[in-house]
Amino acid sequence: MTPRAYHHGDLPRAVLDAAAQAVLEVGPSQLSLRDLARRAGVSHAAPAYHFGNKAGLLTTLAAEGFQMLAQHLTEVLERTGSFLEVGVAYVHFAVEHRAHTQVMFRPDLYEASRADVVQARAAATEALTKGIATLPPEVVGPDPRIAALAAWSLVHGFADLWLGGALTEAERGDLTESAQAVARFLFDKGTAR
Amino acid sequence: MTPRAYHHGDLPRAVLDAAAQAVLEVGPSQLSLRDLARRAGVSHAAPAYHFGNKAGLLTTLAAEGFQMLAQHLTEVLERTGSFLEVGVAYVHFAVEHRAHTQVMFRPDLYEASRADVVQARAAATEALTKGIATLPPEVVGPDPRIAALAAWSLVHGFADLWLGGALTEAERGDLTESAQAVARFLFDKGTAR
DNA sequence: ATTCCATCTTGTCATTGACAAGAATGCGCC
DNA sequence: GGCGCATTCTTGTCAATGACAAGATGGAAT
Repeated sequence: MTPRAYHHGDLPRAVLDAAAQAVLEVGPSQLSLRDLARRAGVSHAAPAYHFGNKAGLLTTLAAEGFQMLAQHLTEVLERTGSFLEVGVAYVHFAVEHRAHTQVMFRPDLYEASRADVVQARAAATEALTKGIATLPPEVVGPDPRIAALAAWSLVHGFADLWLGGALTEAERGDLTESAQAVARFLFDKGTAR
Repeated sequence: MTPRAYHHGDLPRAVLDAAAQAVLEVGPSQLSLRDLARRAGVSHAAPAYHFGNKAGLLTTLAAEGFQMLAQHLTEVLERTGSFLEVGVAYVHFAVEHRAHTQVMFRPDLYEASRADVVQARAAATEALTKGIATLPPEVVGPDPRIAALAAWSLVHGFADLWLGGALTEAERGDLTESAQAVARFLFDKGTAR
């Protein structure tokens, strides 16, 4: 029985998981590499070996988050064909993967220009933008880029307000219900509300 | 000439200003009390005397930000009477007071439940909500709270994406132009675009 | 079995946040 | 004018942290 066995099965994975958990508990700003090492049962310098430094670890976490988001959005779009559902899925993702999301959109915490993040973020953007094409022209308007930007802003803003605690309890209400209502507000122009 | 004179004219103010500047330079996560002390030309422990600790300082900065935001939105609404203008003003505020905004919506950095923050945030929310009443009923829909939430989500999301660097250069375009176009997307239902 | 290398440990240093204790300042007060 | 005295700031210190250097370990290839 080795309390600190060499060659941990998959230490990078364990550290990332510990990081996500720690973000939930103490927030991304209070994250400590040494605490993650303790959580994973390794020595204090082990995490840095795999990720270089703290920013490197969070960069990997952010890239992972954007990849998961892209996959999630793509899956929902293909399954439902509804862009409204994609918007709701964005919000759901943010709430369900709160730790990842909180890191993803705080680029001062990590190296936002690292190749894997840039690529993963582009994939997520593309998934969101692709959905715009499925909307009727009268909703999209003359410039699809504006529609995409508006859609992204709406769902992202909603998710951020929800996560960030800027909303009071009265303003929050039920998550899915509010998210759908807000999304409808943007995309159900001309239909009865 | 006293390089470190006692009774600095207004050290809390100087530290807050230094903090805003430092946030711009290194981001809110890299903020250091000792660095602020150096910027203000005082000893390393002086800032903590006025704000208790790091979180206390950022709490004050956030409260200040919400107060300024509330005042700004109120002024624009009273001057223009246009809720669309209020939305654009929200975005402009976020860009112009980037440092404050970056702290305001990262509640894990400060004590979000402190009385002054809660009050100032409520004032900003109220200013935003008040504007909803100026909109025609067919735009607001049956539930004004949803309209307010949607409006807030849109402008906040747009500002956050803009500040957070999640947008590529191609997606950004001109700030005011994009902000107006996006805001119109939400509030100019039925009108020609 | 020997070599080799990725993985992890141990040791160390500068920096930081927090706190305690002390010093300087200016104000009220006589 | 001088004396308390609370406020403001300084100095000193400690534990925790991130980063880095150097060494130990153990599996894999040969």
